[in-house]
Parts: sequence; C-alpha cells; structure tokens
Amino acid sequence: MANTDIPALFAESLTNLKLTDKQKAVLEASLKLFSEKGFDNTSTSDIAKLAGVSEGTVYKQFKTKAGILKAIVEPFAENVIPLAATEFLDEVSTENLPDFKDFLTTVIKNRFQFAMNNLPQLRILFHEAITTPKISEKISKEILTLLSSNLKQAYLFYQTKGELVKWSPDRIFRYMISTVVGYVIPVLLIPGLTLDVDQVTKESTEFLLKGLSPK
Amino acid sequence: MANTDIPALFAESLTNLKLTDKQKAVLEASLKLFSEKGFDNTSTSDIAKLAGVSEGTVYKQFKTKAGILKAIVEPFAENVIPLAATEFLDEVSTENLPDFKDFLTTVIKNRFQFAMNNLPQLRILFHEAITTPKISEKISKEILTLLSSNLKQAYLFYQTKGELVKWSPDRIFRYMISTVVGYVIPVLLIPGLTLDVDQVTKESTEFLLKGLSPK
DNA sequence: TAATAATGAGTAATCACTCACTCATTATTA
DNA sequence: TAATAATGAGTGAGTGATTACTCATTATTA
Repeated sequence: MANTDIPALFAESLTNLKLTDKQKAVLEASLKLFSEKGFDNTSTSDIAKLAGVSEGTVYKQFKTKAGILKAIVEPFAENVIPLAATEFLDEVSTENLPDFKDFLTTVIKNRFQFAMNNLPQLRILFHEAITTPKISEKISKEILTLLSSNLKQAYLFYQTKGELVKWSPDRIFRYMISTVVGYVIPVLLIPGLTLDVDQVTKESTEFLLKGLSPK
Repeated sequence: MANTDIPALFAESLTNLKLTDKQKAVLEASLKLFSEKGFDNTSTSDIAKLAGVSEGTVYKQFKTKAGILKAIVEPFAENVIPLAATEFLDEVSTENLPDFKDFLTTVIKNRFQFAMNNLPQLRILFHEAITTPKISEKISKEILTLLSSNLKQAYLFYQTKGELVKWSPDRIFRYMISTVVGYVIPVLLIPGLTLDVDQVTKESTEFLLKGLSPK
C-alpha cells in the first residue's frame, strides 16, 4: 500500500474520484486537521500549508470548504457504515454461523475493527453530528433500514432457536451498539489510547450474551 | 423558580458567581447558542443580541469568549457530574438499599434525570471534548476517583452478597455508563427527541441486571 | 455627586473565496 | 518528425466580510 497513514476505507473512497496527487493531498490534510482541530478551527490556508499546495488548488476540486467536509463525511456516513454490516449479514444469517455467540463475536469484532481503522472519520462525524442534525438523521435512517431487513431476520432466527431474549430488534441493537461505543468513545476522546480488539470483543460478547440471553 | 428554561444545575451554579441580571442573561444566551450552533459558530455579537445587551457587557465579567465557555463547562464537568453520584452513594451503600436491583434502578434513574435536566451542557461538553483533550482527561480522572472509592465499595458489597458478577469495578461501571449513554446520545443528536425516564430506567435495569448477574 | 454599569462605534486580525495568470503536458497540424 | 495550438492543473496576491476584543462616552444607581 502506498500510504499506510490513510485509513483503508478513506483511501478506497479516494480512488473513486478522479483526483490528482495534490488534490488527494488536500483531502488527506483536511482529514487530519478536521479530526485534530475540528472543522471550524481549521482554515483553508492551514490545509494548503499541510498539503504543500496553494490555496487555489484547495478550491479547484472542492468549491467550498464545506465541500471538503462533505467529500470526507458523506461516503463514510451514507454508505460505508451500513454497507459493511449488511454485506456481512447476508452470508451470516443463512447457514454458516448458526450459533448466536459466534454471530455476536463476529459482528462485534467487525465493528471494533472498523472503528479502529477509521478513527479520524469517526471523530469528525461525531463532532459535526451535534451541530448538523442532517447527519444524525441520515444515520438514523440507515440504522432503521438495516434493522427492518437483515438484522430483524437474524434476531428472529436466534430468538426462535431460543438463544436470544425476545425483545424488539431496535432494543437488542441498541445494547449491542452501546456496548461497542462504550469502548470506542474513550479512544476517540483520549489521544494515544488504543484497543486490544480481541480482548474487548471477548469482554463485550461475554457481557452481551448474558444480558441478551432468554430469561 | 424564576426562569424554568434554565436547567436546574446551571441556575444553581450561577448563584455562586456575583452577576448582574444582564450578565446572567449573557450566560443563558451563550448556553443556548453554544448548544445549538456550537462554540465556534456563535459570535459574541450573537450572544449580545440574544441577551439583549451590548457587546461591552459580554466582556465585563468574562474577559474572553473562551471564558464564557469555561464558566459553563468547567463547573459542570469538574464538580456536578461526580458529586451528584458520590453524595448519592454515601447514603446508599450503607443500609437503605440492600438490593442490587434497587441500587441499579436508583443510580440509573438518577443519571437519566440528570441528563435530561442538563441537555444543553451535555451537548456543549460532547462537542468540545473532542477538540479539547483537557476536558476528557478531567472527566477520566473524576471517574477514576469515583471508582476507587465509593463505587468500588458498593460493587464489592453486592459481589459479596452474590448479586453481582465478579468483574473489575471499571468494567462494571463501563457497561452501566454505556447503557445509559446509549439512550441519551440519540436525544442529544436528534432535535425534539425525548425520553420517558421511568420507561428507559426499567429497560436499562432489566438488561443490566441480566448482563451483570453472577453466572 | 461619586461610583459603577452599560454602551456601541472602532480596530486589527483572520477568514473563505476569487481570478488573472503561468507553464508543463497533450493534441493537432504541416 | 517538428512546430504549433489547446488544455487545465496550479498559483498566490488580493478582496470583502466577519470576528474577538477595546475604550471613550453615556446612563444608572446609591
């Protein structure tokens, strides 16, 4: 891989756009600065300086500063999060993971790994979601879609097998998300903090298995 | 109460400072605007306008814009959060709440109510914590202090009674916080969303009781 | 009247964004 | 192939708007 500093999914999304090296450098610099200082505290001259280009170049591809943010956050928020889970579940709920414990372990580990690979974007998303209700609404809708199709089926499957408490899908999903987020938030907030993905996967699964067991 | 729009704890903290009515209006306006638009997107002239005062008055008590933020966030982050829990636990772990279910219910309900009464501050704290590691560090330390004294004792009490799984205090605390936060975050992000405190207390307690039960 | 509170026009700095221009690369022509 | 034309990525000084903050003046209070 050319640049290991760029999270995998971000580098991928960049290849979809036809960008020159300098324009890619603008996006990389923006990702770093937005994540560290926040969107509002990052000036376009900061970005230009870090990317090693002129301010004019910053505005060649992305017509506004908000356009840069959009280019970073939108593909991440709209497609990447739910897609990763959905694709994953297609092959799961049918045959190859009949055990709820295995299901939980695989889903949880997948989400921890995703979070660790995309910390800068998560930081930006978190930061902007508070002042931009649109983002939150989009994510809410994605979650609802995910719930009403794949996850609902999977949950029903395990509920019928007697391995999962018969609560509503959104309640079960909420506790799964909460448990993962409870480990991820400190990593987002405290610089230098990391996660042992295997360890926290094991802990989370152990807790959720008990909390979500039938009776 | 004079102004029911001001959350209880915020109004209390204001009485500690010697402020004129106009200066109080500045803080109230700042709380509202910082919470809605974020600190960086709020200008001091916005604050003055909403508070119905001049810009000069804004700078009479709080010498900088950051000083206003500090006056709002610091007492909230430093004292109010851990204090509420600590005071509460002093009378709990000794005699009057011998049942772990009652303990859980009371603590959880207390935290939900606190969150609902201080949504604007929570929003600001959330927003600023990402770009200001100092805040996160302070809260981390408060949590550690809380854990190493009162909570640790309480947990040990219920573990000895065989009502609580024998995990480390910070792990148990993490799941309690995560579960509460899982209900609160959507309320912070999606405008208009509210919580039925009694209902979510019941749900959270039910889940945590199972997840934290010994075997 | 003396002291304090409040005012708002003024200031220097910073910001996002523009635009006339350069120049290396590519395409076209002879 | 050699000469010329067209392209568009890149530049950076410049612009108007906005910002946080000041301070000489005025209003209010005791």
